[in-house]
Amino acid sequence: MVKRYSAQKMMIKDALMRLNHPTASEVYEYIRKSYPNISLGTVYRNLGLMAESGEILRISMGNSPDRFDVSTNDHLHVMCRECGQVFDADSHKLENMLKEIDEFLEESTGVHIEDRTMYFSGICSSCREKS
Amino acid sequence: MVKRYSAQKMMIKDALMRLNHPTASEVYEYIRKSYPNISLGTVYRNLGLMAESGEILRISMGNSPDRFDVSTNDHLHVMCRECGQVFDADSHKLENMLKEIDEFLEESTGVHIEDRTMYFSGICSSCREKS
DNA sequence: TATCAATTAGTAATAGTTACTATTATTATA
DNA sequence: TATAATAATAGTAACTATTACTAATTGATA
Repeated sequence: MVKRYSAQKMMIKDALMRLNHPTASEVYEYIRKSYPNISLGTVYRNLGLMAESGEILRISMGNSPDRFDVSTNDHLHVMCRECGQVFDADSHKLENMLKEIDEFLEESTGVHIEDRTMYFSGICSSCREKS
Repeated sequence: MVKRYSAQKMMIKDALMRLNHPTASEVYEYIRKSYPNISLGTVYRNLGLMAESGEILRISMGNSPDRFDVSTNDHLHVMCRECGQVFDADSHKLENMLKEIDEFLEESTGVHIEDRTMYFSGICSSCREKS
């Protein structure tokens, strides 16, 4: 199964870079403007493959649709519950704290932590100003 | 809208206490054994209402179905990715750390944090022993 | 007891996502 | 360059978790 870099795959990558943490269907709608034949299945499949290979990041928040992120370096996601916008926060400074949490959990549950998922929500500054 | 404590509601509460972090359909299947006419919609509705009133806790993890927890005190959830079991960890000792994270995020994103969702996954000790 | 509203069972509808299949590229090679 | 092998696609169907809807039922209350 040799990777073939199809035009669709490149369009998806391009959309990811232009859009801010888009969902699969946002990517789909974006590409459809210039290439109406793109298939939603193709978008899902490629996003899934890229996420699995570590090329991009999948952000799963509660029951809302998954979002995808081109930058894979360590950062946390904060979502505004008013406008839905997603903000990044560099988690480098929190690294030690996060490790401590992992250790605490391993000790109290016996589970060897391999993955942590954390996201935050609240009201962003511009939404606060509006009200 | 006066709360009526229907038999169904009590069965759901009972199931929650007997099962360990069950999903809505696990609750449904459990009740169905003794009361086959229970409706899945009723289970969902009551779980939703109880979660909203703070009587129980809703645990949303990634794309897997929501789970529910009778104990509403501050704790974190750790899921074994091998057997799916969910473990609780008292997060009281982490409170200061979590507050620090909130403050850091507010500063760097401008979002006033109102809710944090975090869960962890790894391999539990009994699954580690098996391999 | 009659009335009125909360709750239910059962079903339909929805959203997000994955699976399937026949067709269309793309690469390797004879 | 023509051909064979196969990765990837478009389009559609299917699936899962969940919510919405509606008519019937239940239970409290005047």
